[in-house]
Amino acid sequence: MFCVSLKDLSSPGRTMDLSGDVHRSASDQKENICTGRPAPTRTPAELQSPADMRTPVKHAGDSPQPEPWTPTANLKMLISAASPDIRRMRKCDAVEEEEEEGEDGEAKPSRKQRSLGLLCQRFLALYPDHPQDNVTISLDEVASSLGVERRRIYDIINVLESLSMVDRVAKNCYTWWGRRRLGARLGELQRHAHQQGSAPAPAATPRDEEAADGDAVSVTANRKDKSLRIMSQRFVSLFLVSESQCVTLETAAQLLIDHNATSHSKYKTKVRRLYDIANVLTSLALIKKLHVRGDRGRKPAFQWLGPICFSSPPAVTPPEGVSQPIAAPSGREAKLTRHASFNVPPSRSSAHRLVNSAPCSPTSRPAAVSQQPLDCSRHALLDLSYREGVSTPLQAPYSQPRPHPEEDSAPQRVAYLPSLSQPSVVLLYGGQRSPKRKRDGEEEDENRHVGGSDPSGPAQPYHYLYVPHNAGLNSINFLLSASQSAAGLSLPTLALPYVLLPSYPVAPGDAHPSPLGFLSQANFLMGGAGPYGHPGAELGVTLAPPPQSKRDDVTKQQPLTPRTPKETTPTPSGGTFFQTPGTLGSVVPAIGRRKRGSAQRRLDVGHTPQAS
DNA sequence: CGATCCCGCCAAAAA
DNA sequence: TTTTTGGCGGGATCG
Repeated sequence: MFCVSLKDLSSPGRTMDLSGDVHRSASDQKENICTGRPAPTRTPAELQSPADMRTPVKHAGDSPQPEPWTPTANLKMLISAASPDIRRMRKCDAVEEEEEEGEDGEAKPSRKQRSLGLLCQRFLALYPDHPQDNVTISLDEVASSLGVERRRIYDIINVLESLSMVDRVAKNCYTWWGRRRLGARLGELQRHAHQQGSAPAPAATPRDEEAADGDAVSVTANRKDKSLRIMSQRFVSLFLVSESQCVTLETAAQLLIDHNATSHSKYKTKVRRLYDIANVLTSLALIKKLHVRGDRGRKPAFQWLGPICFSSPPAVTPPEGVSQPIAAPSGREAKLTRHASFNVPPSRSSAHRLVNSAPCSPTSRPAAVSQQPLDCSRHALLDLSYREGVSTPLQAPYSQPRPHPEEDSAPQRVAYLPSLSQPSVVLLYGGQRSPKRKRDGEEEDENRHVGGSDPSGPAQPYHYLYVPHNAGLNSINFLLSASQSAAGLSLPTLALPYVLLPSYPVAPGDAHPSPLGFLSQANFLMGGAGPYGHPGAELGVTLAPPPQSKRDDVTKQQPLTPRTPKETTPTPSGGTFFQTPGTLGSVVPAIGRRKRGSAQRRLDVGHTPQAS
């Protein structure tokens, strides 16, 4: 509720460097690492806990590890400075700690203390942000040193991998890159995201995705992809291409959901994952949580705190090249490591987006929107962003100002239809600033303010979102391209084929997405116009809801029968990235694949809101 | 009570 | 087969 934390967050001056670092307060800045912890390449030695504990068992409490909670106190402190959450928790901790030991002897630390975010902080504290040497980390080691079960480490590692902060070298062994490559990675993600917008091609993303996505798509996602990793990439990409860099949880979940995701439980699952990812990203100070006001009250959202402008990132390091140092399992691979370049903060200003700032500017207006019946806020849509422009980014003193162009700072919105059962198209348009703050959510609890003015421009690019089937926006199926032409408004000249449905155009029965079919592959992207610029402005949205549709959300999605999502509907659609075993309906024997199935079923039933 | 999200079961993938 | 990875969702906590 309180966004307090957020504020806090900002307050402590975080600064970021280009590389995306956000430093924690000076105090702990990278020192954290050094301080207590051993330096980089640490080996299990330090922990030296019983060698054989291979799999860090799950101890309920903590006994097993040498340094479970208590010892970490200092660490906590360090960390706490760093993250808002932590800071927030700190208070609690104090209290709790005592309790823990005092009374129960070893009561569990309290949920907060065991949170993934805190765990991630602790994890990060073990390694330098900008390692000079190659640092290899072993999961066992880390797990034991942090006193958690390995499963948790995977959660963290996966998102770190998505950010190229770590690379998997071998079983149980990862190379720690810290933030060295973060800037480049973010740049890649951003570019990729933009590209996808322009081109439907699925693919090739920066390596991770390649592997995952590309294959997934083509191969049809056989193996379980690391959806967490991919989801994380995509989640981050959302921020990188969004104007305001503010994404609601709901939006993100919708966007990341896969095809049949219509089910409520599926949605819930995604949300859970999103929380996991968000916690890690928060620990990295790349995002912060906040709430935006929505129709239905406040909605949780995340604000990107990391850099968004990358000076020709690519240039710096070809991702690929660098990317896989892995080769040498033997342990060393020192080479690539250093590139100070990343460390340097890119001049934000310079970096600024090259993109067309000008054109983008939002002059246009929301007119388009008007036609739209629903307003975004209310029904299913989610805003992608609300933040304004930013002129003042956050109150926080960034040392580095956010790069955004003053002008383009408009917020964007994306509309999302929760569960469309039909194919739909959503039009995003750019609006003016004025509108921007509009309704719903405009403001977040804390930061909001309006930004500056935007002069700008005129036309906003339009973006379209295409939703193939019932699914929501799923994986990447939607695309948004923007044409710059937007000026006009209603129908932009899009280069790509699209269909614009004003309101409920699509007939329920019919259509399947044929027309747009080809688009389906496109990945989503939002953003920019033309050359990928940011569009600048805010986007409004228009959408065509499915006929009968529900009013909104997710909840409603599975109206009728409470069946287990999995079993149901296999919509054979094609490629989602996200397919996970579970997802692929067909592939997997749907039926109770796990025992849990039944349980799950129960749950669904139970949950199904209206179902009964 | 809804939002969060920890926990750990268990299956897929890798060794 | 065994071990490693990691989907997934029940259900406990938190606010």
